[in-house]
Amino acid sequence: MDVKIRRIAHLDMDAFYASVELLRYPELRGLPVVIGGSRDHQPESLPDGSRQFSRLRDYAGRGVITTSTYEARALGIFSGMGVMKAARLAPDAILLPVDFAAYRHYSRLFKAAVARIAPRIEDRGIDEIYLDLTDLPEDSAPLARRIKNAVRDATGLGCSIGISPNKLLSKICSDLEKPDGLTLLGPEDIRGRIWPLPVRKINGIGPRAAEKLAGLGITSIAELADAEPAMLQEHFGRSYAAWLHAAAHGIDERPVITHSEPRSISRETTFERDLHPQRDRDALSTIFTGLCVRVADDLRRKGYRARTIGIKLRFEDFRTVTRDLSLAEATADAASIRHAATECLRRVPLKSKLRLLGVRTSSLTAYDEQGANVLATQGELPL
DNA sequence: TCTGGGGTCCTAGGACCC
DNA sequence: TCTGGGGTCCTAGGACCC
Repeated sequence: MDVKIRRIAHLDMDAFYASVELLRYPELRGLPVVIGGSRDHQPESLPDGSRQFSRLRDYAGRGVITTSTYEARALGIFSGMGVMKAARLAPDAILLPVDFAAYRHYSRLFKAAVARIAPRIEDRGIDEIYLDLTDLPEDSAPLARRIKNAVRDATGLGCSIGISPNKLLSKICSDLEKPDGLTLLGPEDIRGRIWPLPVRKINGIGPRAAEKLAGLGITSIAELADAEPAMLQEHFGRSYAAWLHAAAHGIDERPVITHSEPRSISRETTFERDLHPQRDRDALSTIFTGLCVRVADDLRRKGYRARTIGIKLRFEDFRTVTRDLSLAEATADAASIRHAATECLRRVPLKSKLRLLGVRTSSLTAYDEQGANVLATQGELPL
């Protein structure tokens, strides 16, 4: 059978949150700037019209870096790093709070701009997308340049694009020439451009798998491609081992998914200080109710009801437990959610202080405004 | 001075049904 | 009384991603 070689793009916005902040505060361009933290550290407007920004060294408390400018990354600061640790590396870096409303606004703008050129889009979160370009007539390089120009015209922001026969390779190569990158990659380039990279560059190999592979003497994708399938199977199980082998050889048949329904909707919060289950009972109860109300609002706003309600607790030692409970009927009512979540809470022995509390809903069903069942999102779909 | 918040998918055991 | 296998649902935990 004749199989058409696909043409898949991965588009990733360059330092997205930080770049949106630089649109708002152009005077910070060229400086190390980090976005993150949990407390308020809004820039202050001074009488002379200039702005006073917080520095990393002024920060005290919990929270992690969400994004940083390339200047901050050069100082060793990366996403996920604790703000306090980052402050030791770069005390003078500018610290800004996250502003999701602004990022969502620019996210919609860039996706709409891309969709006018390449409508087959898979949403991968706020700052990246996959595109299926297979059926477009234009050559890849001019097409990609046109998409990048459209994104810049619509938002003032830069992005990087990788184009290859599948999602796996495109995701890897969109990162190769960041920022403002454009990388085309064919099967003949796998050996030269993909194999020298560390295994961690493969989307789906995280810190745990990378560590385990390193223990087996495998650090590069070339070494993974060379590894005996039987040996991989012994250490990683049949299905993950098969996937590792295929990924290392650049094989990936996953389609670009242009529509999907959410599987779960949740809210969680980490406290500013650890809370004691008994002594801080009132504070915990207020937070708990607040989470249930927010989840219920989210469900209604997005048009879903949930049949499974769950909780998530994180203790001071970072141990995490979850409990959930399936109801007879789906609900989007805050009181019903709180009732079910309380039942879940009863099943957890509370012996140490808590640092996080979360409420999660799943087994979602779509509803329209009248409350009529539109389409069950789990179980059999009408075909 | 560790470690956010929102998700997805997978595994695995037990219940329960046929 | 003992012996099945298959399928689905429920629950808990964990890896991973943005």
